[in-house]
Amino acid sequence: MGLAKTEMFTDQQNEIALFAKAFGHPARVAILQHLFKINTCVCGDLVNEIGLAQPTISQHLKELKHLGLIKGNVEGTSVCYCINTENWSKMKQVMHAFLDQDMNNPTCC
Amino acid sequence: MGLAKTEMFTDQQNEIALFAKAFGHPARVAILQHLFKINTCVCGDLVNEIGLAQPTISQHLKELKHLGLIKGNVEGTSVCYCINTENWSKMKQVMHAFLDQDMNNPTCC
DNA sequence: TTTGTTTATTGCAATATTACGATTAATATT
DNA sequence: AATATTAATCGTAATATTGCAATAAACAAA
Repeated sequence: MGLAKTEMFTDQQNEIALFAKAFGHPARVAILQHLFKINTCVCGDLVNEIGLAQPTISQHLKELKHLGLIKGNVEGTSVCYCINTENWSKMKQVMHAFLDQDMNNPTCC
Repeated sequence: MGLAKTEMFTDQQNEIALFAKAFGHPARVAILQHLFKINTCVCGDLVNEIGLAQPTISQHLKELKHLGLIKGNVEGTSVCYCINTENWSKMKQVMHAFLDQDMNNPTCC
C-alpha cells in the first residue's frame, strides 16, 4: 500500500518516524550538514554544493522547512536558508530519548 | 524516480540516511521500543503487540535485522528477537555526531 | 518595460515502500 | 505419519518518494 497506518501508533512514535524520515535521504543530510558548516544563512549555492537539479533541491528544502528544521528568509530575488536552532533542539530531545533508551539488564537468548 | 543518487554523497551521509530510514516508520519505532522495554528477547508476540499483520511485521523485522540493529535467534518453532546492543551503540554514535553538530556562532538573516 | 536572476511549482516517469492474503518452510507435538 | 504452530516468503495492489524538464513567479537592474 505504501501508506503507514499512523493511527495505530502513539504520537511520540509518529513524531520520531517523521523526523527520522526527514533524515532518511542523503541529500537532506547533506543540506543540513552544509547549513551547520557554513555557520550562517546560505543563499542560492545549495544547488552547486549538492549535485542535484534545482527543482530537486527546492523540494528537499520544502520538506525540511515544513518540518520546521530550517528557516527561509527572502532576500531580494534569492532566499536565505538556515537551521531553525530552536526546533532543531526540540527535535534532538525527541530523537535522543529514542536513541538513548537502554536495556537495564539485557537477558537475551 | 524514487531512486536516491547515493553516489554523489559521502559514505557518512549515506549511512546516516540508511539508519534514519529504518526509524522512518512508526511500526519499526514501536518494535524497537518494545524490544527495549521488555528487556529480553521477544518470541512471537510482536504481532499482537503491534497491530499489523504477521507478514508485515516480519518484513519490518527483516529490515531491522538486515541493518544489524536486532538479532533473531531460532527457538524451536518461534524466533526470538532482541536489540543488537553492540550495533545499536555504533549506530548511536553515527546519529549523535549528526544530531549534535552545532553552529558556533550562528549569524542568520 | 524589458531583461536577467533566482526560487517555487507543475507534471510526469521511474522506483521504493507499505500492507496483507496466500502459501511455504521449519519444527513440535500427538 | 499427521497435525498444529510459528515465522518467512511470494505475489500483488495501493501509495509514497525521488528526480528533473518545463514553466511560472518574484524581484532587481538596465
